[in-house]
Amino acid sequence: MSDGDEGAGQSAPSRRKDARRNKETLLGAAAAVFVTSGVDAPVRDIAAKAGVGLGTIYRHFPTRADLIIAVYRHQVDACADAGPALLATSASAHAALGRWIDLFVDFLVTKHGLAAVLQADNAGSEALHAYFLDRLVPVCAELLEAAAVAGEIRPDVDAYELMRGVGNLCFGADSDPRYDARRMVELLIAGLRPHR
Amino acid sequence: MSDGDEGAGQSAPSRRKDARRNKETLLGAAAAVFVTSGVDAPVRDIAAKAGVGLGTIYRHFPTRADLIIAVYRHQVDACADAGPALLATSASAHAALGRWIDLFVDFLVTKHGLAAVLQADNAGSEALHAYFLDRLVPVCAELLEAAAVAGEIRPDVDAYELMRGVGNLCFGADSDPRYDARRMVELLIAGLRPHR
DNA sequence: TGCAAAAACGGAACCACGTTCCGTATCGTT
DNA sequence: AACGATACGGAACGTGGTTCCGTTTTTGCA
Repeated sequence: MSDGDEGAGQSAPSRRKDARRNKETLLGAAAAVFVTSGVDAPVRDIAAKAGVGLGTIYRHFPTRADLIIAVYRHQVDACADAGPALLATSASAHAALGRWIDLFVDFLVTKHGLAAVLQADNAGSEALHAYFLDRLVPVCAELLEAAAVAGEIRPDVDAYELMRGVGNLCFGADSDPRYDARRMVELLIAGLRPHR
Repeated sequence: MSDGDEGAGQSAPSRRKDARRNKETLLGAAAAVFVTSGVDAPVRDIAAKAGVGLGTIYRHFPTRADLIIAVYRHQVDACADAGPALLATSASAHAALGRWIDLFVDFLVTKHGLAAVLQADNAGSEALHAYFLDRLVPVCAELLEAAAVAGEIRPDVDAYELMRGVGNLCFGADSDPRYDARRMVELLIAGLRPHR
């Protein structure tokens, strides 16, 4: 664990020791603040929590979105990895798809405000958007393909589009007790089935 | 037309003439700016386009959201009114529902960025959110009810939830050629059908 | 061990936005 | 024409992301 973008090496030999320590501190503080104040907490709050200056944050994470990516990278990767596993262990491709989407939805819904930040038109969050997509769309495509060849869903569903749709459905899922994103996603997935 | 919130009277006799003229100018300018720059165009741009000071905008429309409401009130009302009409003229309640949702989606997708502003958690847009919901949810509920009694959809679908879901699916529908909100909404509506 | 260059740090400063405030201009009535 | 009520314009404020730069800390080398 620790750094996460210094390639395959053991612990980023090229950086100064305090810099590495600060990066860890920052990740921890950000994660904590995200939990309590949501993903769109002010950068200043995170700096304060970490006992660090603003400059330090921006040196390690060029943009807010990069910090968010760093915080959630592990979980996104875990979700991506779960795809093939589910496909191998589930009774049907359709079941695997459903379970995988559930995983994704749980992830998004749990992170206060994450879904909103995923929007493509949010300036500065292209990196975040891109990371999620790069990592998850291929997995989704694989599951869709499997379900499609099994004849369990319509054959013309695009993985990117579905991911965006599901992500969109998760907007504001917390902060509104009358809206249950999971139910809506369930309807969307139900709509995937072939026309009778 | 013209004022729109002065109750039933003819043309708001209580206001000064220049004030009324400015309100019209502002509505026109806002509509124009929304078309070219999207619904989240800066208030200053609208003031500039109207050749008016910021104070003037905020006197007529206490908040950005109020201005947006004023600009789109006619169209929201038209959509609301179309509900019963469609129910009366369509072959089935399900067909009426589908067509009405299409109307709603067209409206949202056409207005650059409107769907995003509809989010409940956008501070200051409660009024906008509330107006849309007050006006459209009852209509949607009526259509859902009709389709449900006809056995054409699941009986346990909540109108509010469905409207939010559809609204959510429309986020960023422009500005992303790879995402077709209409198709996703179609899937969602398809998912409404009873389990086989 | 001492020291200078390199690497990081902190946080003031900047920009963009929504919104508020208040001195000034205009209206409409007497 | 004059005066009070009504509106106006835009400077100023609060908040949030991001940049910049003078200062501090670390590290490689003598």
